[in-house]
Amino acid sequence: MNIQLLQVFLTTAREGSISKAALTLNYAQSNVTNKIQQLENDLQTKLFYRHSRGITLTPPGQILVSYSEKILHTIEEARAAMGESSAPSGPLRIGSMETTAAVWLPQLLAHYNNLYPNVDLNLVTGPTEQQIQAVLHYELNGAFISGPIEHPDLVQEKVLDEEMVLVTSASHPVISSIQDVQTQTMLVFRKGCSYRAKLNHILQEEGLLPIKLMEFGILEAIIGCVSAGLGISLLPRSIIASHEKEGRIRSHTISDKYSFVSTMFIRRKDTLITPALSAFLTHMRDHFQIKRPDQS
DNA sequence: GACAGTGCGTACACACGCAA
DNA sequence: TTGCGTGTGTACGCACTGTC
Repeated sequence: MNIQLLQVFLTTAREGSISKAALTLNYAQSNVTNKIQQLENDLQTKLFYRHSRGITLTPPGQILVSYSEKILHTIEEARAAMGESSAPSGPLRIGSMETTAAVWLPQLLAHYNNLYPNVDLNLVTGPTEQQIQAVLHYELNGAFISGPIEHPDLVQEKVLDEEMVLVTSASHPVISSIQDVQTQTMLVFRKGCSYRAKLNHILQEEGLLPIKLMEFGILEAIIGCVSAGLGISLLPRSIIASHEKEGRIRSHTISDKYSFVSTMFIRRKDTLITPALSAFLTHMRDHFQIKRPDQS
């Protein structure tokens, strides 16, 4: 077994096809077949089920994917650690919920980018569950999510608390309790969004029947449709404040026991703190005025 | 320097199964 | 039935390394 075999194996597993892996790797397809077979012979086990429409990972193959990711990531880290100077540079991939990215991050990222122009900073937005999986699979250096969460492989820092409010069209009458919204259509982000999970939690706690849901991919679409009276939504007050000022929508305070969610920054416990990530963490803590985890 | 062995990669032919 | 997409097997060339 060697690094190249693991790279070929991992690419094939991710593509779900030897042909696609060969294209991705710029190898001949039969060469990929040979390398997979070498690995299978070496490990004395089948890594893929072969069938006419492609290949599927076997249980041992699934286990090897996990190890391959760790091994290749560690090698990448070692290369980065050997090659990097103390000045922050190189790639830095940060994930974020769309709401956080829209309100809290622009200033932070712009300032960081000005300070460290040699860092290749990438922001990836998506729901909380997607961000967690991306961090766990080493696709992101860290991510802003709604939490707190518990996972043995992750460390987290609280960044800020957000007040959640119900949002309706500007002409909507005052909502005095969560029961008032039971018959309305709720506009939510796609599955995996923590605000959607929060709404489900509230409904369960209140013993209410599931509300009719309408899924959206972007924040602006939700706000636009709420404004038009299509339905209502549950969003952080910080997100909708400017829209409410413009008179497009109206916010309604909900019970204290439901109204706050924490935004956390997560990263893998075993991830290498590169100069770029270290600078980002310092910058983020300054920006949100939070203490380091090791400070009391 | 010449030769043999080895590893890596490509080209090609082939078999198989699915969908039109 | 045919075309297409898939994986497999084999022959071959090239580069590198070790031995004489």
